[in-house]
Amino acid sequence: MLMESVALGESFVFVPPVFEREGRPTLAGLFSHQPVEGIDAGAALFWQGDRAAEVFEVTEGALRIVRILADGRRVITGFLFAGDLVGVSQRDRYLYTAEAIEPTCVRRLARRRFDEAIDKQAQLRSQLVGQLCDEMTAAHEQVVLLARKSAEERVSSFLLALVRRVSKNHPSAPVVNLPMTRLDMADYLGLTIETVSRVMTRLQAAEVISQTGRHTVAVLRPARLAMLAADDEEDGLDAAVPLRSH
Amino acid sequence: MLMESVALGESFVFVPPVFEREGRPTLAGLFSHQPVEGIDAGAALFWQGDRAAEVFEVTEGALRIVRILADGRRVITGFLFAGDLVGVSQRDRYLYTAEAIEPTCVRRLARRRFDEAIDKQAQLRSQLVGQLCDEMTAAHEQVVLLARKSAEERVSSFLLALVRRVSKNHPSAPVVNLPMTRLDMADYLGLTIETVSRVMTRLQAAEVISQTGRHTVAVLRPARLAMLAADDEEDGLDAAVPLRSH
DNA sequence: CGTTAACTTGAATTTTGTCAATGCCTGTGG
DNA sequence: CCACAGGCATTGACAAAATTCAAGTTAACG
Repeated sequence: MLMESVALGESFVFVPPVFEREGRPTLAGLFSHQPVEGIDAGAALFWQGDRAAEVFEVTEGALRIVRILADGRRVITGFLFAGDLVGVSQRDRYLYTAEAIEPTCVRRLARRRFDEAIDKQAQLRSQLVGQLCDEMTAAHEQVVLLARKSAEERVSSFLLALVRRVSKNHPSAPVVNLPMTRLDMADYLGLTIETVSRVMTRLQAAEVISQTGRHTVAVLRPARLAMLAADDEEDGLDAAVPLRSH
Repeated sequence: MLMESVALGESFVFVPPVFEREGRPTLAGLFSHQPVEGIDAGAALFWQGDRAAEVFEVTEGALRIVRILADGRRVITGFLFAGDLVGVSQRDRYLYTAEAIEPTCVRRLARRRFDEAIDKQAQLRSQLVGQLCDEMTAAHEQVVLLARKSAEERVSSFLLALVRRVSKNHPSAPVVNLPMTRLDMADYLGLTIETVSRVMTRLQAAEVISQTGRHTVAVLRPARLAMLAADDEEDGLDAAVPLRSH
């Protein structure tokens, strides 16, 4: 039911300054009159090197942001979920490929329109700056993770970020969905699939998580996970004792 | 002569929309009437956690952007040189500490003023967005480096970036100044001082660079350096053969 | 010119990656 | 609805890369 939703119903409309229900304009609101498009799992929304002529809003599903080096090495610089915007920080050309990791829906908006709308409304401008600053913050966090964290800390940080993402809505029930493969996780965390797999196994053995199927993880001890993640924000003052291997 | 230049000469003036010589407003132009302050080598411009109430322009010298994990591990997420702006992408609080790595001069501007000026002028706005996008691009590049590049590629990429920085002005004469210590380089590249040192030695043995003093490097073979850096942008199509150790 | 921090070098160790084999979901087709 | 195939994940043994620990050197600064 996701797949056949390309350009359904609603016709394309010129986008005037769009206001959300309460009358406050939002970046996401700019997309609200755009038709929803479906993207098959594995398909690309755009490719590294394409003219960055459009921005997108994810309405359902998940994307991975991929960069490929000349010799084939792959890096995932981020994952995007429902509600996230894609391509806002791209100027002339996209510097990365955006691929669906599961059946995904997006709304599309010409960058020209996006820029025009922002130019007209101060409130949208400050939101744009906020969006860019948030992206920067996430990128910095990833730099810290890759520069100085161990495999165990990287995987824990990743799971913790996903927990926090869902916890915003459901304060309890720390069950996390992992739509991406182990390879995606590895390329995001600067590790190999084998190392990711081993750490997941150890986290399970330590009863920090419980893997129920490949794409679902229950977080049994979020506080311990936060310690293992070597998370700055955490008020868990003590350093975590790493898990034993055997 | 750098040290005693705190708040010299020029008095503080209210900053109206400031225009550069040619009449086109620029972000850097906003700082042009601000007094220049000197910062001792090793001193901090601001600290991680401070209220982000000001933005800065580096007019001389160099800064390192530092993040410290709870257990003391240090990450440098960037270096800033003359002409660069500092703190633009910070919202409520600075997420990092900015320290001078040599005697450095900056101009300071209240964020309120910065935001006001930008709010008034569309040309500044697009420059701000451009600045933020450039920062994002750099951060992504660093993520790629840290996620998937070898020690040799990391150091080569770093030197190459510095070469390109100076080459903008002097198209020839690839002599690079390294004001930072090996520890700074290591914390920026996600390596240890020893590894950085070993790679530098190997690059010298391979006659790719020539170390003349601790803080100066002559790049003898920039094209080879670019290959060793596994640089995407490079049209050097072939994969570089890594340097031999012995 | 001497002191000292910064850097280099070497050897041993650890962590992560590589290679290879096995096991297990998941989605397809009967 | 079940069986099966094939991709994905796990596990183990081994190798490689980078770190750690420990001396030595060197260059920068007073």
